[in-house]
Amino acid sequence: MATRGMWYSNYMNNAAENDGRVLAGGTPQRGRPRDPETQQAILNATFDLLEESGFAALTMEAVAMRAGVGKPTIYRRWPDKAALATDAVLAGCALCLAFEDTGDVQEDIRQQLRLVANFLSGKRGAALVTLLGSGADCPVIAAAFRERWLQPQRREARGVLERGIARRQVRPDADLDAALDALHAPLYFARLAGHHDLDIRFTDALVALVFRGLTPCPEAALALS
Amino acid sequence: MATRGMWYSNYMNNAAENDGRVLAGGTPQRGRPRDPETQQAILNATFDLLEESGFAALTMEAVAMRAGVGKPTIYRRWPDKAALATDAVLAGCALCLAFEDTGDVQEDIRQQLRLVANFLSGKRGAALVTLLGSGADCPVIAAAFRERWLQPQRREARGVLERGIARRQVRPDADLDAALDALHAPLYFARLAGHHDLDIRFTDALVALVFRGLTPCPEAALALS
Amino acid sequence: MATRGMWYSNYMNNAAENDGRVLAGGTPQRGRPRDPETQQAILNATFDLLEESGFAALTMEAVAMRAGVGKPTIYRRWPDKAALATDAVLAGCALCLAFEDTGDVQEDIRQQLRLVANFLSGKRGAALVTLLGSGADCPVIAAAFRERWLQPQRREARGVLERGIARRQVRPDADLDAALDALHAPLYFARLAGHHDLDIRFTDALVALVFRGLTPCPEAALALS
Amino acid sequence: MATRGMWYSNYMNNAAENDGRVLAGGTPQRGRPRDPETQQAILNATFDLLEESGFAALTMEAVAMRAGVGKPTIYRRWPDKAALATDAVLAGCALCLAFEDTGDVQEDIRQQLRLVANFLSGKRGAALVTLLGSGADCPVIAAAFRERWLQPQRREARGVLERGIARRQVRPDADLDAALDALHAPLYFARLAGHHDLDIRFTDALVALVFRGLTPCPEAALALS
DNA sequence: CGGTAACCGAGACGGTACGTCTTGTCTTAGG
DNA sequence: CCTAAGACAAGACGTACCGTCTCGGTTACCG
Repeated sequence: MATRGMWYSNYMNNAAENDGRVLAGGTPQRGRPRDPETQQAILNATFDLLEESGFAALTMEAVAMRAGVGKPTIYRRWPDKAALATDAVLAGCALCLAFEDTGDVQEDIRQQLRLVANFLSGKRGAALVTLLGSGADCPVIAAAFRERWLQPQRREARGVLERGIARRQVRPDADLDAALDALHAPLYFARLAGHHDLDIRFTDALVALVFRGLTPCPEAALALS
Repeated sequence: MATRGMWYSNYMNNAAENDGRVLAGGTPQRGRPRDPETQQAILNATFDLLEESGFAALTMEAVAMRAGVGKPTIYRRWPDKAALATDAVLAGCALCLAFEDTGDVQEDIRQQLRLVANFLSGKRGAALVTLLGSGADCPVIAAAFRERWLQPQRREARGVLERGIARRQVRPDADLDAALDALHAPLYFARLAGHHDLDIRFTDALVALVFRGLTPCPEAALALS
Repeated sequence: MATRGMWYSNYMNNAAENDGRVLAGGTPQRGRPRDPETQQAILNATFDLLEESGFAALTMEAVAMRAGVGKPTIYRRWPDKAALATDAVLAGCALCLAFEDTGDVQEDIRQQLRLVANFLSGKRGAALVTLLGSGADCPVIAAAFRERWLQPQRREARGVLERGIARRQVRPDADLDAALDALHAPLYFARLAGHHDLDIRFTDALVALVFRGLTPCPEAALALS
Repeated sequence: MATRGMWYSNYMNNAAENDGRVLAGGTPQRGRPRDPETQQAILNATFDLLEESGFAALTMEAVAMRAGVGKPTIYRRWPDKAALATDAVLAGCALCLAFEDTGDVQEDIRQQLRLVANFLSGKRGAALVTLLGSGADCPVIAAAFRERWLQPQRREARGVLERGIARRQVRPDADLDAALDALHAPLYFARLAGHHDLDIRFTDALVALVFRGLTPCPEAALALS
């Protein structure tokens, strides 16, 4: 999808990212272009450190050292630690959650939640969660998480639920926003608070509970048949 | 309630907390006793700073200055910043969420969620959320949040739901843990990600959705009647 | 001499320098006093580095490392590199040039110049000269050199010459300032420009030349006798 | 004078300085020749910055910016800051001190010293003195100062004194080196230490003092006449 | 007259040092 | 023994220059 790439990196859209020698605005390329390998080395180093020790312990100096890069090279590309961490996490997480259409909406959602839960349990999930946590103190990070991770995913999931309404598998008067929150929020929250493992039992129970509230009453349907 | 005080402060159980001059173990109280006002001044200062700028920006020096206290006085009582912040937040939030029993379980839960949402929207909620967020990087904080805030609350809420089963207002085979997560997690998550206001519409929609999955199917009951 | 200590250190006159517990101003001594060994370790490290590589290459970080001290500890005592270097050089050079009175003024001055030349040739002289050189760019350093090193020395030397006038060994209408400059400046200048060794031949030739201009004309005296 | 130009610039003797198209070595001139205006713009910018803020504060980036030039263009011509500053100062100071022959040696020297003092008091003098000062830390600079400024000047002044010996205005056994130092060093030293203005009173007093030591005793001559 | 080699500007690059800030420990004087 | 004040070692912060490099583009020679 052409639009997918638009939101996964705010700070990499610099002059040197262009393939051509002339920018859209017509400004000619001056000076030595930025090295794209450097860019990636910094992002990788940042991601690794985030995943190892979390956002609070992330140090620009450690990033520079691990990436084999000078500090000014980092600051030339990202204005601060939040922007760097945001890009490092979200650039790596952009495309990884695709959903298929099995025909059964509840099954689709169940698969989705399993995927998200599995993702959150892994290394990339650790980095994403530390980013979400630091969003409590930093509105910019919260906004990035919301707009570059959460909203795209909710749009996709919402599409599945709307498909379910069309197929009469979901009650047409259901509050889809509430359903999305009831389905997804517990995963992130459990990862933060640590009071649950993110296993299949947990996600499937959530799906079962919420879908009992979303579907037209089966016993009623049975009784009326 | 005697047990209530047990979990809201791990680090204040020091010698000077005793009223008498002799400790339980028989050790006589030596030297100048700790000033209880100092204790409270530190906690208040910490809480204010947390609520103003979040955990990441919290500075021991700023706490000391605002409390009018030397740094060693703080370190004598709490081992580090995490412990101090934990106590400052949780000591202030301990008693504030009491639930009443209206007879209608769904109404009870609705009132609970409104209370929690209202609490999270306020200043104390901001401090609590910054603590939760920093729990992503610091297992000690996450554990404190879990054990001193989350679990007690879940116990209380679970009691309500179990009451509901006894009163046949809730399906006896319902997964109460999943229900608790589906009800509470969206509040914290929305506060972190900022994609929702925590208003009555939101909480009531959540309660309606989840209870549709929790209750014995009303249409079925109607049809069978 | 009680006044000697007044000029050899501008920045060490801090609270912690006092022996008593109360400052002159009546302010009681609060907090941990500064460690005098730290003070000395910093000055020694600075002096060594100055003497090894000169003022331009002097690095606060290198000073901190060699002294085994944190950077803020240095900045707490001296406002900048110039002040530190000034103290490091001049504190170590304060008392080292004492002059004796042999009765023969020319001999006194000759001994003085030999002493100064010998001093400038050594390690402390190297540090002093790099300080003098950096005074070209930094008026504060130049002023310190002037007031804490040059002027006291000139006062002493001037006393010798005035003694010479009293003893009729020096012409009473001689321009003593010009003589002091003609005697001392060549030593510093030769050290800077490096066009001469500072050996006895050089200093003695200077003294002979200048004193030929300072003394009552011997041939005239001879002729008139 | 053909030899004059030999010492005032070590680093400008590059290929592009040649008028002909073929170098002495026979290497044909290839590629675009260096722009001589660029050369001069860099030297001018360097000189201005030196005179404004001294050698220590001189920045290659500031030079490049003020000259409207890229940094590599500078480094292509001069190996480092010291070489650049040396050329910038000494190229501009090469020809400015010519001495005339009035017949009276003392008068000649008096005029010389006045010229030098006046020169040192001005802007070019400031640049020269900052260079001399930085020579304390950098032997290359000291050597350049010595060989391209000091020695040529001493040669010229020495010639005047030797002329004086020939004319019996100076004692034939006088130590001319010592005299040159006694005459010139105080000017540079006073400019560095700042303990004197470089006015006519000062230079004339120096000349009077030293010449009293250089000349055959006038009273004796008078008495013997 | 078209190649081509060196020039030019701009600016990215890996570093080093700057002067400041915070951490958690320590050492005082005094209550 | 506690308290307030503050010194202390350590080390990260974000900035400024260093001297080198790599670009796109220019200029003048040489074949």
